[in-house]
Amino acid sequence: MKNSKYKIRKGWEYRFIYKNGRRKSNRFFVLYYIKNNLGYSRFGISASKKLGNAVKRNRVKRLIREVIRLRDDIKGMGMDIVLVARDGMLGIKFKDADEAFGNLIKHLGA
RNA sequence: UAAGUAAGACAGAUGAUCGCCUCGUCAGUUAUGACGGGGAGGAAAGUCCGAACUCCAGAGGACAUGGUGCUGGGUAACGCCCAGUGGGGGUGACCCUAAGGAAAGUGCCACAGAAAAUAAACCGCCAGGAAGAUGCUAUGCAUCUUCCUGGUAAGGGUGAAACGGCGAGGUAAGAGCUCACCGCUCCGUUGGCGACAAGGGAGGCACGGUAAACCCCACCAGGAGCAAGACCAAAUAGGAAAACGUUUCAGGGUAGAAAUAUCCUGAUGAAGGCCUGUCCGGCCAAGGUUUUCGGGUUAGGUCGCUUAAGGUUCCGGGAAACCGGGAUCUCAGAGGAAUGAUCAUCGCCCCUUCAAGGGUAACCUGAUAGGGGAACAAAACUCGGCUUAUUUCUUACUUAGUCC
RNA sequence: UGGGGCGUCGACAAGCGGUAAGUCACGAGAUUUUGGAUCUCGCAUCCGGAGGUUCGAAUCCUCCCGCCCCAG
Repeated sequence: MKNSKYKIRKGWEYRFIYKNGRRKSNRFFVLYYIKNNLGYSRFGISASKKLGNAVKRNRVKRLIREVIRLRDDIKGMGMDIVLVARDGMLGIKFKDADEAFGNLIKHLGA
């Protein structure tokens, strides 16, 4: 139960963020973000059917979760963030994903 | 050594650090924390079959629709499995097999071919007759050509397929016309639970193919599906169930003095709804009154939800699938969905390097070091199968080559 | 999760046991000074894939692959 409040779960929440949020991207993923008023950040991960079968999609989602887990700075920002995986994520290592995510969120605080 | 066939096993291991899901215990008003247990597969996949479970519908019958289709067994059940029979393939180990009925009926069989199914007769073959030509030993005979009548189905040619095959006899030419062998049909015998097999006798050729064409026969199927369904909660809204009662008209009967009440028949309402394919057959009744208090909806919650046709192991029965009994274990149950990340060591495979060994040589084996790689694939109610994807290995067997 | 449908040339498509229609596009030629328009000719041979039934399969059967739609 303790993690469920950090998750974005409902379809209309995703649609709201896609429509009203800002967007950044590189070849590994697309990042949508918008300020919320909760005092903590919430995350959603999307891996579409284009990426491959269930095993590949799960692998990608786990990598993204691990990347987020190890970055405490972003959790206190008070943002709703959706990460959409692109097919560049297939077959990469944790280090590359972490580096790419770091570059993407570098200037997010402002 | 190479190629192959059949069974079976595995799905890298261990440790450290940081995390995820869930259950139990304890602490806590909650949020949560601590400790302990558990946490994807052989296919979890495709969703192609079969069940369990749940709700709906059930008087009954007939038809339709769909499925299955050699025999015997196994199973909760199956289109699955085991064993066998027939047929087919392979040198072989072995594999494949939708394998009932074409003498119940209907349809189809393009092109080619004379003819594609009650047989028929194009080129032919043979006999008789007529006409003509030629020759000769000349009122005739022989040969050839054309026509007519008849007998044939051997041969030719077409086709995927041509009304038994092949050989001999027989004949004017031929023909199961006769005979042997094979095939076919019928009737006994023996073996087998049976599919069927073996062998015998008789008949005398009759019966083309196609049923994954319609169909016939035998057997099996009610429908939907865990988002099934059950309960709780709040808000909104005013509905739901039961009982009473129940359209109009015409004719007739009964009670009554009559008004009227009630019953029957027909039409109308009614070309309705329900009986979850259709029909027969059956059932129901709008509005209204009375009584009762529930019913529906929902990005809510709980249950269903994992102790089961269960796993492991031992014994017994059976040729096997499988069955019976004993012991023992509890082993994911979740929100759009939890198993990951980093590092180390060992093991496996590949490439490069090269100490050393073998060989006349090409080359082969390979300590060490470095680098790279490790398949297919994620539970969504649960089981039994099938199908498809896919890594590494073991055992047995077959064929071929070489050596002893 | 359950149910239903479709794959035929580059595009749209007909054919549903007997030689794979047609339109547009494309290529070649004719016509024209050139282009367009017009005319003639050509263009599937692996009918999504693999097996099977049949003498013969795009068509019938089985299993896969891809795409689309519907219910909640």
